[in-house]
Amino acid sequence: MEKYEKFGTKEKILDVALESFSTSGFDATSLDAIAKSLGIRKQTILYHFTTKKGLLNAVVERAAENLITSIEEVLSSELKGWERIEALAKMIFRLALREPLLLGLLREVSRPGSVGSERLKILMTPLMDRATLWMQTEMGAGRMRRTDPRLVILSAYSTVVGLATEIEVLRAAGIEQALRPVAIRRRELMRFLRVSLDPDYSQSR
Amino acid sequence: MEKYEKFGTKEKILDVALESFSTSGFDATSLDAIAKSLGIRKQTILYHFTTKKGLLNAVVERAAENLITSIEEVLSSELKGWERIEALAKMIFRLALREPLLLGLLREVSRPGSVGSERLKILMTPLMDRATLWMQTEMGAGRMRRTDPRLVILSAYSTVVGLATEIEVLRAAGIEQALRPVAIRRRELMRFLRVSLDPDYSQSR
DNA sequence: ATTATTATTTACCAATTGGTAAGTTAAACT
DNA sequence: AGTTTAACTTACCAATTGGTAAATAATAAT
Repeated sequence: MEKYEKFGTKEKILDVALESFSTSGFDATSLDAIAKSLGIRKQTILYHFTTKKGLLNAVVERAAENLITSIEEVLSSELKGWERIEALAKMIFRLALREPLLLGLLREVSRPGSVGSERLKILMTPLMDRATLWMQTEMGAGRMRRTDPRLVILSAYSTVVGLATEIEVLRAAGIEQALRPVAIRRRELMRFLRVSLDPDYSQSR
Repeated sequence: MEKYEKFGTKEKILDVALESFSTSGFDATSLDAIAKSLGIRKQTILYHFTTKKGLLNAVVERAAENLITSIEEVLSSELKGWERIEALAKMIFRLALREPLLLGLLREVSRPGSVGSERLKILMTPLMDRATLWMQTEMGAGRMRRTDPRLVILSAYSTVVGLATEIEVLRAAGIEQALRPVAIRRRELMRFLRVSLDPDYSQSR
C-alpha cells in the first residue's frame, strides 16, 4: 500500500499542471502559479517531481497511459483490417472530445524543440512500431493496400493534433459548438485512411 | 527618406525574431538571445520596438503584410466562384512551403491565450469579413453552394496551421522530404472546399 | 514513547528576464 | 562649426523563476 498521502496532492498537482501546460504552454507556466492555485508551496511540487521538467514528464506519462489504455481496449477486440483502423480513429476522436486537455498537451509537446518532446517520442515509438508491424502483415496478407505505414500514421497523428488548434481557433472566433467541424475532420481522416489503406475502396478520385 | 539606418538593423531583428518565435515560441525567446545572435545589445531591440510584445506585434504585422500582398494578387485576378477559391488555396500552400516560418508563427500566435493573438485577430478580421461577404454574394448568385462561410474559412485556416504541426512532426520522425504529405493535405483541403462550395460538384460521398 | 519516514514549509539564492535611465557615437541639418 | 536627432551602448534594477538546504509537522513502525 501507498503509506498515506494526505489527500492526493500529487494527483492534484498533475491535474493543474496538465491544465496549465496544455492551455498556456510549458514556458508560460510557473511552479509558483500552480502551487498558488492549489494553496500549497512551490517546494511541495518540487518534492514530488524534483524538477519542472520532471513534472512535465509525469504529466505526459499519465496522459500517455490514458491513451494507451484506450488503445489496448480497441486492440483486444476481434476487428480485422480496415475495421480495426476505423475503430481506433473513432476512439481517438471520442477521447479528444471527452478530454480536450490531452490534445492541448499533445500539441504543446509535439513541437520538436520542446521540453517534453523526447519523452513523448519514447512513449510513442513502441506504439508506432507496433502499428507499423501490424500494418505490414496486413499488407502482406492483402487485407490492406500497400503504402508507407509511417507516413500514414504520422499524417493521422498530426490530424489529431491539429484538432487542438481547430477547436481553439473556432472558440476564439466565438463558435462554441465545435462538434460539427470536429465531425468533418473525422470524416476527412477516415476518408484519407480509407483511400490509402482500404483495398476494397474504389479510388475514384 | 529614412535618414540613415546603419544597415537595416531593424529588419535583421525582425528576421531573427521571426525565426525564434516560430520555432521556439514567444516565451522561450529572450531578447538577450536575439541580440546576441545579431552581435548587438538587447537595448537596441528595445529602442526599435520598445517592448517584447511590440517586437512580436511587428513580426506578426510584417508576416501579415506578406500574406495580404499575396492574397491581393489573387483577388485582383478575373477568376470567379470556385476557381478563385482554388487559386487562393494553391497560393497559400505555395507560400507555406516557401516560407515555413510563417506557418510556425501562425501556429504560435493562434493559441487564444497567447500574446500575439489579439493582433492576429485585428489583422485577420478584415480579411475574414471580406471573404465572408464575397462568399455570401457568390451564394446569392448561385455560383456557390450555400453554407456557413465562417465555418468553411476557419476550417481551411486550421488546416493550414495544422500543416505546421505536420511538417514538424514528420521532420522529427526523420522524414525530411515532407512534400508528399503536404500535397495530400492540399488535395484534402481542395476536396473539402469543393464539397462544401462548388455547386457543380456531385457530392457522391 | 521513541524513532524513522513521508509530506510540507520557511528561508534563501543565483540566474535570467524585460525594462529604465543616462550616456555615447555618428550622421544630418543649419 | 555647432546643434539636433537617430542609432546604439553601458550601467542598473526590480521581479520572477527554478532550484537547494534546512527546519517542521504528521504519520507509521518499533
